[in-house]
Amino acid sequence: MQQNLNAKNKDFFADVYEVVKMIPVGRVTSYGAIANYLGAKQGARMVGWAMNASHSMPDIPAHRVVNRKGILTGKHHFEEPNQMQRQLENEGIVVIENQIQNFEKVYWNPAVELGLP
DNA sequence: ATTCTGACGTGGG
DNA sequence: CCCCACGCCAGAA
Repeated sequence: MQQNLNAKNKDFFADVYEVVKMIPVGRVTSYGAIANYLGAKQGARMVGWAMNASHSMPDIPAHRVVNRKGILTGKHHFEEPNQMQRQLENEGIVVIENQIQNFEKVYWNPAVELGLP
């Protein structure tokens, strides 16, 4: 799934979902990290856009994707705004005022953990 | 076609 | 550390 980035990947969404699915429990990553891993570091916003479409997909832990500051910017896009924080806390992540605590520790970088393509 | 907006990121002040 | 302006790409009006 990494090599089809070269061609016009209309499955950019699918790639994002793949990466998001790989995020371990209790860890989080950022939109930019995913975009970077997919080779579209300028498309961090598109990752967010892909998340928007993740509504249809069942197993997409979109709650594990936050912005680079570790803030739950997208919580308002969930069915229930507090659902995102609740799920994270359920996985052992501490969230205070939409800000993930120990963000650097729970941060999961796909480009590092999975290796750069 | 044009304009605006956004679940973002970076750089400068 | 915070705030601001700009860049980026895709979609909606």
